[in-house]
Amino acid sequence: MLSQRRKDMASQTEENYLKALYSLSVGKIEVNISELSAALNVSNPTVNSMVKNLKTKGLVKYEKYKPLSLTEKGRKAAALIVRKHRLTEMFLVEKMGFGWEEVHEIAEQLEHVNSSKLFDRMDELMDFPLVDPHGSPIPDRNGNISESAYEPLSKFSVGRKVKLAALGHSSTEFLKYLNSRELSLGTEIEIKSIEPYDGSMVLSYQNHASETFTKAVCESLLVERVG
Amino acid sequence: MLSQRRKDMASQTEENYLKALYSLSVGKIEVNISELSAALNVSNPTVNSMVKNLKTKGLVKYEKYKPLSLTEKGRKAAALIVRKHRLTEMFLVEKMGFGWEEVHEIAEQLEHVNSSKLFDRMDELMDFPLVDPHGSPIPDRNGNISESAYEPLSKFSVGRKVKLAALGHSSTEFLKYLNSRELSLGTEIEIKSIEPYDGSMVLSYQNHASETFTKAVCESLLVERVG
DNA sequence: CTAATATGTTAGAGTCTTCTAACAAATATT
DNA sequence: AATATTTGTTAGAAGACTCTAACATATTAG
Repeated sequence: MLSQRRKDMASQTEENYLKALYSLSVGKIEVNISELSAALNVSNPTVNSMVKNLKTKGLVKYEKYKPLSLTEKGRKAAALIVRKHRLTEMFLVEKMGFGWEEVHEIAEQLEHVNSSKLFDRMDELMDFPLVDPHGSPIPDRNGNISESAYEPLSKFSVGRKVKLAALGHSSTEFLKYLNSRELSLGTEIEIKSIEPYDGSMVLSYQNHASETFTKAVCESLLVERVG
Repeated sequence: MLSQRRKDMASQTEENYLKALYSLSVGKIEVNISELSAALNVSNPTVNSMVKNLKTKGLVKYEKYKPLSLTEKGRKAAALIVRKHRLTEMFLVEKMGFGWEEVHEIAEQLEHVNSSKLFDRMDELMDFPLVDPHGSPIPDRNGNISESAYEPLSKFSVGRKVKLAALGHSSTEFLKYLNSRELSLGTEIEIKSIEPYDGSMVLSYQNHASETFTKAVCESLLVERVG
C-alpha cells in the first residue's frame, strides 16, 4: 500500500520551506519572500502561495506585503527537522564512516523520514551530542536548543579568551594531533592573532605561549567564552 | 534549495508501483491491473494511467485489456528498491537494535533515498548479508538475487538437522508467533517426527524438546542443512 | 517629492497523482 | 449461446506544487 503522510503533518515540500525559514531566521526574526525564494531556488509567486498555505496551518505569521516569521508552532516544527538533519549527519560520520563532505545530501533526504524512534535511536547511540561537528546545536526532542551550545573557535576574534569544551569530530588522528600540542578539553585559550590570509590562528594556552592552528582545525575546536 | 529528483529517475510513487509489481510477480510473470490496485490501495483508473506512464518509460510491458509485466529495465529498478528496503531493515535490526516488527515502516521510507553510497555502506558494515531479517533475499548492486541455498523445512524428513536461515514471509503475526515459540533465525532444529495426516512437524531446538508446527508454518521456515 | 527600482501579488496555466462516474471488453454462469 | 459479473478503460475533475506574465506596492535615489 502506498504510504501516505498523515494529513496533520507537513509535506516534504512544506518541511523544506519551514527549514529554510528557520535557517534564514537565525539572528533575526523576519524574512522576506524574496530571500526565501532565493534560498529555495523557487519563484516569488510560488513562495507567496506556499506562505499563505503555511499561514492557514498556523505555521507562519504573515500579512500582505509584510515580511514573514515562524509562529512558535512553526519554529518547533522546523527545529525538529533540523534535529533530524543534524543527527543524521552526525550518525553517518560517527557511526558509518562517512566524510563530512558526503553527508549533507543524504541528510537532506533522511530529514523527511517520519520516525522519531529512528532519530532518537541515533541520538542514543551517539550519547546525545549537543552540537554537530560544525558547532551547530542539535535541537532536542521538543525542538529546544540547549543554552550552552558551543561555538567553533574560528568564529571569535583576537583577544578572546575561551575554554575548549568539545570537539567537532573525534578521529584518532585529530585526537593524536591535539595531544601532541598538549591541548585537551577544559583548557583555557586566548586568541593572540589571526592570519587574514588563510584564517589560521595563533593561540596561547597553559605553557604554550604561541601555537599556530589552521582554520580547519579551529572550526573543529568547540569552545565556550571565558571571563 | 529544494532537492529534486533527476528527471530520468522514477518518482517515489512510480517506485512504489514498480515494487508492488515486483512483489506480485514472484512465482508468476503477469499481473492484473486489479491486483496492483488492491496492493497499492488505489483505484483501478489510477493504476491504469500510471501503467501507461511506466510503459512510455520502458519499465513495464502492457497492452490494453492484457495483464502487465515488468520489462528487464523495470525488474532491475524494482530489485534495487527492494535491495534498499531489505538492507535498511537488516541494518536497523543488526546495527541499531530495532526489533523485527518495528523496521518495516521505516524501511518503506528509506527505500526511496537516492544514495547508493548509503546502502552500499550498510551492506559493507553488515558483511554483505544475503537475506534480510525477515529472511527474504537481498538483491545485489545490479539487482540480481543470489541463488538461495535455503529450502522450506517442510521438504525434509525425520531426523534431519537444519538451521533456520530465512522466513518465507514476514507478517507481524508470523513474527510474533515465532517469537512466542522462541524460534529465531540461526536456531538449530531437529525434526523429531512428521504427522502423516496433516504434514505437521514436531521439532526440537534449544530448550524446546518437542514443539509442533503446522505444515503451512514449516513451508515458511527456510532452512539450511546442518551436520 | 517624484521617478526609478526592487519587492510582492494576482491570474492563468501545466504536471503529477489521485478520484468518481460512465462505458467497454473479457470472463464466468446458467 | 446468452446473460451476468468481473475487470479494464475513458473522461473529467481536484489538489499540491510549480511556472511566466502582468500588475501593485514599497523603497531608494535623485
